[in-house]
Amino acid sequence: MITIDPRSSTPIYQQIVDKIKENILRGILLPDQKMPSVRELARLLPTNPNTVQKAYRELERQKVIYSIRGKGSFIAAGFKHRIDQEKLQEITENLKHCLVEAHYVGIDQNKIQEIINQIYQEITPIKKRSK
Amino acid sequence: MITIDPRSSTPIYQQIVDKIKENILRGILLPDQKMPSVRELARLLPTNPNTVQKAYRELERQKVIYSIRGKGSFIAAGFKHRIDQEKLQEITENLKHCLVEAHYVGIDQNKIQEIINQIYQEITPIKKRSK
Amino acid sequence: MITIDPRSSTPIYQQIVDKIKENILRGILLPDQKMPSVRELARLLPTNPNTVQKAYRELERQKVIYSIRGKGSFIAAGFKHRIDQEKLQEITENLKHCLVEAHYVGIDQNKIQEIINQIYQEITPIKKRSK
Amino acid sequence: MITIDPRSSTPIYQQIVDKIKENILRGILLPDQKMPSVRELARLLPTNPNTVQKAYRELERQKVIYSIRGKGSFIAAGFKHRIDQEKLQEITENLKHCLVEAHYVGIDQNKIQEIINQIYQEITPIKKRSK
DNA sequence: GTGGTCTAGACCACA
DNA sequence: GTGGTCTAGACCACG
Repeated sequence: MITIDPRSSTPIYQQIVDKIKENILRGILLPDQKMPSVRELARLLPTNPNTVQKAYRELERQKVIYSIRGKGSFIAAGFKHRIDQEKLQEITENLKHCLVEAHYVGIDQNKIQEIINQIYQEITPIKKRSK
Repeated sequence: MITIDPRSSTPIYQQIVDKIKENILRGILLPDQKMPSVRELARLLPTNPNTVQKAYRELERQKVIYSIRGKGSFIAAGFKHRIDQEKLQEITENLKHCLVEAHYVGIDQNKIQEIINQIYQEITPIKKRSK
Repeated sequence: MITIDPRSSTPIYQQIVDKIKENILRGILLPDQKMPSVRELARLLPTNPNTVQKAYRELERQKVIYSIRGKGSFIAAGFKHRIDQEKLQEITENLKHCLVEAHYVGIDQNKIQEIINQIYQEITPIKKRSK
Repeated sequence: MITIDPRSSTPIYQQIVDKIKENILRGILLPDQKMPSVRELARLLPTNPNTVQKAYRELERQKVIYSIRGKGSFIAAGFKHRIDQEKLQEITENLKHCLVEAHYVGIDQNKIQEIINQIYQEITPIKKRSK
């Protein structure tokens, strides 16, 4: 369900965070569903428990999951986010970086649009629920 | 013309690379135009010459600029890049990361579209040139 | 009467201890009154009997309650504690932590005073009894 | 300047976070001042660099400090905080816990008031600056 | 069993 | 030199 690329330049813990958020958006991970334990996920990936722990801690800080000591970690329900101006700025910067890079290797706006639409299809669950 | 944010998490040399490529796309830097010398740019930003050096090396590696011994560095002409499959993969991953993050802070697809269009306006030169 | 939050970072057994002491201060639990049995309270909360057991042990250690074999646990009478220097130190540290945190999120001294007064109103029983 | 108590039940990294925030409020650490490096502070306390790193990471997340790779960590300027409702709730809970504990060991409201005033004297810098 | 903390030691990218 | 990441292995409190 979650796979990581140990050769990627993006840190493993970051990849874990990303993949889990993606799976939630896709509707694969549902609210209050139990996550694999730190040790279990570490064994599956495989990676070090500390690395998974770091990812889980980050996810908890972002209120994507919540942890109960002795019980495990669970998907948080209802993410009601106010739009954070700083976060918006950061995303815009990152998007610009992507588009400049793409433009530079000869990927034009149409191709980009195509890719974006495809991503949105992936991360939108089939049964659309009203927010 | 180029401004960098030393507090940003993206490395300074990377910021320099990005900004120069962006300026080329915008038509502000033109083919065969002379770049400022390493020391000069380092003094302007301001940053460490080693950092600028690293940025220039990276730009040269990507064939965005070329160097002539004893003369300086110049903008390369005609970016005719075939689409590199690995690069495409990387950009797609990065785009997905952006969109997931955006989705999570409550930025919907329409808003994203708006931002992307704005970016394209920025990075497209006024006098459109055929490649 | 007692509610616990299983998602809180403070351990459940600690929450139970706190709530019981609070209820005693409020005059809701009276001296020599019988406490619910471990199993009963565990069923009510709901939580694990082991957790309630741990809370009761802690309360007994602090002489807040006393147990009679085969009868149950009861609220201790007259909390006449001399001021323990270590405990005082601990409370002072904890208070400082609270005030620093408060200061940092923009809660000023007046607001803090207001909150403290409100708490004292809550934990003071209506019929004031001389100790 | 910073001392930690390795026997305390509060984690070392948390103690570091607290002490640094306290020192900032006291006016001992000033905006844009350089912090000791991760390794240096670890050597001074003494503790493990990873523990200090964890503290610094947390401080950076809270925007109390900012880090520049290759340069070091620095005190952030101007903490303009909106009052977070959840944080307020957490602080109130924690304060209540303190007051109940205090009440229980025989520290009355007057004594508490005295302690609080003393803490406020400590954490308020001599030259009061308008926020 | 669970998550939380800490240590020791390593490697990397960056300035 | 700096901070950032990762591994291996340990101990603890909690439920």
